Amino acid sequence: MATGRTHRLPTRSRGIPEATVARLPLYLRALTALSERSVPTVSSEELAAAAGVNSAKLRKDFSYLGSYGTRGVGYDVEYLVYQISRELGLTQDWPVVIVGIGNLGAALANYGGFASRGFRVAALIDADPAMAGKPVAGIAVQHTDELESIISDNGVSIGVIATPAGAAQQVCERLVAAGVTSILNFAPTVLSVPDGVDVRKVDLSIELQILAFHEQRKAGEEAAQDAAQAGATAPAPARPGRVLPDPAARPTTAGATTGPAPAAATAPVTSADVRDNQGPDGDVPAVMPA
Amino acid sequence: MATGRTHRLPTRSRGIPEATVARLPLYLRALTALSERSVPTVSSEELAAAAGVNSAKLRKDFSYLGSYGTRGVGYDVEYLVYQISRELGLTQDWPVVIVGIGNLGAALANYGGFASRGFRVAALIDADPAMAGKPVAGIAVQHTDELESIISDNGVSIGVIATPAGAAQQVCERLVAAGVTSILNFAPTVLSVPDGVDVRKVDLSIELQILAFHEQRKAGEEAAQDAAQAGATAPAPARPGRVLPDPAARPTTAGATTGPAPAAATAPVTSADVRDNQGPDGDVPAVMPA
DNA sequence: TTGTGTGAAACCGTTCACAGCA
DNA sequence: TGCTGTGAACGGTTTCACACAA
Repeated sequence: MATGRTHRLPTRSRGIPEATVARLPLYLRALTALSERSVPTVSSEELAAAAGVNSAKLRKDFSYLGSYGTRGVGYDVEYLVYQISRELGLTQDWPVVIVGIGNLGAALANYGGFASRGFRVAALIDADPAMAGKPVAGIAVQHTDELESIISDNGVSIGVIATPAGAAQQVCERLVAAGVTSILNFAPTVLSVPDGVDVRKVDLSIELQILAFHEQRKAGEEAAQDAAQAGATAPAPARPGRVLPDPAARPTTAGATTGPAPAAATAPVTSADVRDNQGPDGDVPAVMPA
Repeated sequence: MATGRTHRLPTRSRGIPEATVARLPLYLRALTALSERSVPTVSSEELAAAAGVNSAKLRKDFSYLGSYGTRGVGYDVEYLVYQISRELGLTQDWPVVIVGIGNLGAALANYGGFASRGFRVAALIDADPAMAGKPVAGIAVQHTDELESIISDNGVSIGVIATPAGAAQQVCERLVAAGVTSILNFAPTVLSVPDGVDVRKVDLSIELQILAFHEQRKAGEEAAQDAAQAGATAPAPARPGRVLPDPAARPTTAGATTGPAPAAATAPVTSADVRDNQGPDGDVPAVMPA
């Protein structure tokens, strides 16, 4: 199914490129810090440095919002904070629910960065009856049975899933059915959602794997290049080796049964007409110090 | 400073595009699931659906690794699992340290997805003396004083920072000085690191802000378009409004003091020659159910 | 003179469409 | 015939370089 082109999903929302939207929170954070120090204006160069991007990119990004700077001077900090906040929709209140109050859910509930950005934890939901009523971060945990009523009573449109992988899809469906249209998924699963629902995922194990890839490259290079400039790198200790148990030889072409269990010919591959809505420019991250 | 072009940083490591590297863990997860069900082969269409991407992209991605499929048939599951694992560097053991054992640090320490991918939590480190010796996820927390010796004794090259924002940069510098060359940063701060060190960031507050942006757009559209097709959307409850306290008028051009505190003219903007190493295609996610 | 704002170029990633192999 | 592998077209993002406003 779903062979033809699926949704349409414009990559630029309201004229602002996704890549730019993903960086606005970064600028906002840097600007907020400057604002707290009562710095009146910043140049694109300074702000870019504080946000970790280059100045050309920053100026291009701001140009999509309008001409908020002053040539020869820079940007007015307070004014920009307001403009970006408005653009991101942070001038209004966003009630969110967190489903799955385990270690991670509790960490998220305790995150202070919420309130300061217009996000309010409306409820904590868990499937464990023993958790019901227990206070976490000052909020009493509620049982999954009440999910639907919590969503509609509070007008929640953003949900955070911090459940085990197995429960994620079901929780997702209930959230969506109840009216949630934006989901932040921490479970290591590909969620299938209908058109019009945004899903962003945060998956630690994937982040580590990407780091491992680059780390491996460095190790290889290190051995290869030696005549290169003497980098002031700290002494890299020898890495304890370990090899995958089964090197798995190239599968024979002769239609023999390569798989362990020959039975179950066409196992039901989980179909998933998932909509990929994570913006380009991968970054985007986030979280809380305990 | 740093006006000219800085580092060089090739966007394609060893011929494999960053965007592809970021998706390999996704494929690996889907393949592992198939492997556990003893499914011998998959087509690009099936695997793509399970991983949440489209088949053309998947085939293109695999083509960078080599020709591991069989035309007219598909891909051998076990063989692909091995090839991708090797490419990602998961055939070796990666000891990691987690610094900052608060709510989040504990959640990370308890994450089961680590071991299965070749990552091993070598140590948990916290600055609070009261935490020292306490077991978290079966591992005794160690004091920050021992950071350097832990890194070098265990040959750690990957560090996870889960400290409050204020401590992150300092911890980062100590990790790097001790030999860590890859960092996963959960603190809401832009880390400044020397060339050759990779940093990936995970920031919940930013993810939520991006969702809020799209959510806001939906609300606006909803009001604008009405003659459109009748979407089978659930009844969207009215959103409680809230407006930013200070609308902040466009700053006057007349060089008056717009900022609250006229003093501190040129406050020291945090300089940061940060290297942006988050791969393109922003996705990349990851984490653990509690 | 300084630093924003922005066309134009370069680059990267995705999608298309189909040749070619099993 | 079926599905992989891939050149080519396309679209988005970043970088460059400079006109122009304060």
